[in-house]
Amino acid sequence: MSSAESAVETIQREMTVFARRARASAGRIHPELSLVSYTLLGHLEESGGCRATDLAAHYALDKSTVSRQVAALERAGLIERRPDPEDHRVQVLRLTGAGQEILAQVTRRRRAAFRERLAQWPEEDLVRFAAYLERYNAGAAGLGPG
Amino acid sequence: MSSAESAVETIQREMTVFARRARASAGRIHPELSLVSYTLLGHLEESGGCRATDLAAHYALDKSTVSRQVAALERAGLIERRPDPEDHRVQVLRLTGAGQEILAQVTRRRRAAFRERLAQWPEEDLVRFAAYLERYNAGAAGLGPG
DNA sequence: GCATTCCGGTTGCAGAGTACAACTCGCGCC
DNA sequence: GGCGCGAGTTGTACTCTGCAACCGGAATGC
Repeated sequence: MSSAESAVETIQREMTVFARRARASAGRIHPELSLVSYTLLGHLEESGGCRATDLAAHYALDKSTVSRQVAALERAGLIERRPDPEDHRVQVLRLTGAGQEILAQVTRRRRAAFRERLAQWPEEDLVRFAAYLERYNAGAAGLGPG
Repeated sequence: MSSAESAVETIQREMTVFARRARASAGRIHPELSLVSYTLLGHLEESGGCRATDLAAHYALDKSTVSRQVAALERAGLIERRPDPEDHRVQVLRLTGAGQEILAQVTRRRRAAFRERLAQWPEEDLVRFAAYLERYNAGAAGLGPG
């Protein structure tokens, strides 16, 4: 096996380990927000508001799943939906003030945990690692094993 | 926000995107094996056999969850358990021939998908990316957000 | 102008994965 | 022998998820 192949092997294995642990620790870091909810809120903030369908596409989730998650977030008062005047089928989702607040709180805790984890890393490596991940996810969004 | 902080932000965000997409695509890549099962089989191969508790610890899963997954894999004839002669509480899990075969098959498909995804990457970057992931997961196993 | 098709979203349903708690059984220590 | 500990199983309940069926608005065909 070439070193490239062995690297590919390692990447898939380690990505999986990461995913499992992330799921497990999400409850510790933000008990009030499920991992999915946190992720969706984050995407809404980053994108400055989008449609449920966009969320579904980005995270490779079924639209029904997103629909339910969104409904829960709305019930909790963390997001609001307003009908799109251009297209009456569409509902644009946006963070409410409360949503921004909770998200900021959780992000702080989450970032602290990450930073502790990455404390020993030289900044150069952090930046490069982040770039690799972005590059990986950017390629063929939604296709392939990741 | 320093560039290190922004990198940390990116790392957590992109890791989550990866995890979601991986979960979604697992069914396409190996319909006969759930993502969990595949992962557990992989760990058994890599470790050359271990206990259920080890699996639980490594993937931050509850022992009951692992117990059920293991039971299913045994029913499917992919692994076998043999009592540890040293300690009669312990059952050592090992891949069967069928298990090795299925795992190899799935790994081939999975690797092909990954390789396609990573085809444009220079080998040097692949190796470095893999190293980062290993380093990340190795630090404080089971703690923190990953 | 109307029919058809497409698209965004919701709801019913079923299945998988998971955790927690309570339990059994074997080990080790006193 | 008695007690606490660790490995594993089972009962239970809950969440996440996808699929299929559906509703209503938009776009396209004639």
